[in-house]
Amino acid sequence: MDKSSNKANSVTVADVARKAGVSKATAARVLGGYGIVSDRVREAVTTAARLLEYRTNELARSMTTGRSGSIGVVVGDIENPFFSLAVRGITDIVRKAGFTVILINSGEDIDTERAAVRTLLSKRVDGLIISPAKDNDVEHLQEATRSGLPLVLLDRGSEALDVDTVIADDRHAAENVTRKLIRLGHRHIAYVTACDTPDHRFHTVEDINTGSVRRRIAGFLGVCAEAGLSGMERWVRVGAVNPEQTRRIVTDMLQSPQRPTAIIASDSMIALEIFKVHRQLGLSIPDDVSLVSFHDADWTSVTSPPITVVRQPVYNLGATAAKLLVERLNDAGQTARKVVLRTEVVERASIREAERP
Amino acid sequence: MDKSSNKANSVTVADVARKAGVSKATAARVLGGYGIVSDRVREAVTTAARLLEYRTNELARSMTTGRSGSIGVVVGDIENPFFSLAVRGITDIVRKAGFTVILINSGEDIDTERAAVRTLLSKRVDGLIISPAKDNDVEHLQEATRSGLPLVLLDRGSEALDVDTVIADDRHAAENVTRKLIRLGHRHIAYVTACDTPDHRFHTVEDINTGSVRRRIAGFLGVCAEAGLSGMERWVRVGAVNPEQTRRIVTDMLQSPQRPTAIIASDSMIALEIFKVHRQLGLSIPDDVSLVSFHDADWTSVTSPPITVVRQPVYNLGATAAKLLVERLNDAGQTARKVVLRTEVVERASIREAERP
DNA sequence: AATTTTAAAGAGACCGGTCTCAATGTCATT
DNA sequence: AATGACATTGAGACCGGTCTCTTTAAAATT
Repeated sequence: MDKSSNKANSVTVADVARKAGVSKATAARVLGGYGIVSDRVREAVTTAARLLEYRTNELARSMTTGRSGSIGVVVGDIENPFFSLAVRGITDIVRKAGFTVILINSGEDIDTERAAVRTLLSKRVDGLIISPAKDNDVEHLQEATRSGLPLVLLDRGSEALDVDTVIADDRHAAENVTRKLIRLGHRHIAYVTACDTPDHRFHTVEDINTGSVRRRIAGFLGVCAEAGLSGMERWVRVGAVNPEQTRRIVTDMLQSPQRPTAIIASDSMIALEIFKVHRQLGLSIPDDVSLVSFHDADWTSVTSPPITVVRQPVYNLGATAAKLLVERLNDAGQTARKVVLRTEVVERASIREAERP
Repeated sequence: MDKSSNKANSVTVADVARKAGVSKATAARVLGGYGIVSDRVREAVTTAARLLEYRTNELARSMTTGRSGSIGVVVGDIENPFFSLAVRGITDIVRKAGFTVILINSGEDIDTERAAVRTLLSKRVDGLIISPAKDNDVEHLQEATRSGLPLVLLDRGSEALDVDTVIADDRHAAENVTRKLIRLGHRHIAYVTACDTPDHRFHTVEDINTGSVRRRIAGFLGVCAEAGLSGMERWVRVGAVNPEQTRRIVTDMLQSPQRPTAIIASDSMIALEIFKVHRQLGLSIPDDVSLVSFHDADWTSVTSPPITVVRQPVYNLGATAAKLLVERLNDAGQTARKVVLRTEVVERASIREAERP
């Protein structure tokens, strides 16, 4: 009886076949929905299956067909509204196509990510959607594609990897935002990101190995240089990996003698902490410091002031990635496609002219 | 060559065995980590496996062992920060125990939920964590447990189902909050929830078949009755299933002659829309209307005014559910446990005394 | 040296589906 | 009536692991 609970009351095609008085092969044809069967037999098998409460063992089916019917999704952190929305996009599309999603959080840790891919490969997922933690460390992803597994990169690309990719036009967005701030007279503009470097300091763009963020910082620094602002690298702050770190970094920055007059937050969770720190320090947004954030999180419009943000098509990012994957699953022979989705700056009230000292 | 891409370069134990010059059974012992093997042979098999880039086919393994190593999670909507945080709790715990998560969104739709459970059953998940859309419609869940599948209910219980359950003390929280509002002089208190009824109107608590919400409304109405307020049923608004509906419902309510002086929002997404509608209508929180929300979403502390909320241990809700499941997976013989986690009211500034007319 | 014990390795069935190929039956064609 | 075409059904191999049972070899015992 212990065994019965373990293996469930597992009814197999053979059981159904026996009850219906046909061969296993025939029952399988009905149950599996393939091959040709007479109506009379189909009827018999169907009722037998119903009576026995037969339920296909997808594992067994996958074994022979070689398709597991599930796709692996690896994201940094499902708790981050950016990812949860993207995952929603993925699941919606993928489910319509008859697939199921195995979700793994990498915590933006490369080792965890590697383990995740390994696990997913072992589970024989039919495809992979992943938001790689580091785009210069993609050996595990190459290994996956090499073994013929369709792979789609989400939000972060990698030049080293010639696979389907869906990203936002981060560079363009960053340029836009930076230009806007400079036009308002800002010269001390900080960029705060969760990405980290070995020494927790920023030196050059190459230090950043998260594609989306690298593109943004490149855009930021590019426009600054264009405008004649040099050495803006010192305003880039890395390592805002969690609320505590973010608070520490932002507090330090705002209390230092050289305080920025504007801050660009790389995601909504960072923007939130920046907001909190300002309140705590008694600083006003936008009077003392202007704030722009990536990701139009739903709440950014209800703060006082509401926050100017870069609206990314997050749901669509996920949905598009899923579409590319499903297409490739149906037709493996295509060349890699790189999709860039447009962003949009939503002007609200968290930025204003810099005070002329 | 088409086939090679489909089935990957699938290296099997037999291949490894051949290369290592041992029998399939022996190679399997090494690769599977069971049985007894000599060091010399283990060495040989291991290197052969490495050379061939052997990767266990978990599907095949699951077939014989009967354990798939994955658990199914069905939530209303991963986009909802409540669920994404709970799912984070689940995945963290479950991964540590060596399981992987198959995530499905039900969209709070009972048919989708049924289909989800069916799918997961077919995939032979080892266990199920589910936040049932309707706790009076659990035939599919009973079916699952009947077939011996461990099941844990998350955030919503069902008397009809004697299984492990993790919920928050919603009733108590609602009573607390309601009492507080009444003490402040409020007599017109609205409760807005996403739960819906067939005619989109609220009549009695029995209309609500989402456990957590029913308990809250019961608490709300109970305290009202205690305080001598009768007919408060008319202040319960159902059907705030998405931002649009929420806006419609709240706008109607605030523009009606009998306007509430306080509103309890059943989740943070509803609270957000309420906030927006107020701004749009030029109403002040808390001067015109007091607002309390369930779920201490991270942004609720930065609005103006910051919102008084019921803090639920959301991450823990998920983590505890996962723990219960893992425990049961290791030892099936226990009786069903019902865990109730404590909530806490976080007083901020969105409520104040009702004006005495 | 003969016998018993034990460790290690091999053979092959099995899990529950799918799928190929052969066998049977039916009906139209000549 | 004989032949061929086509529709159904059956038998059994196979997927890639696990697991039981046997066999073989080496070590221990008497």
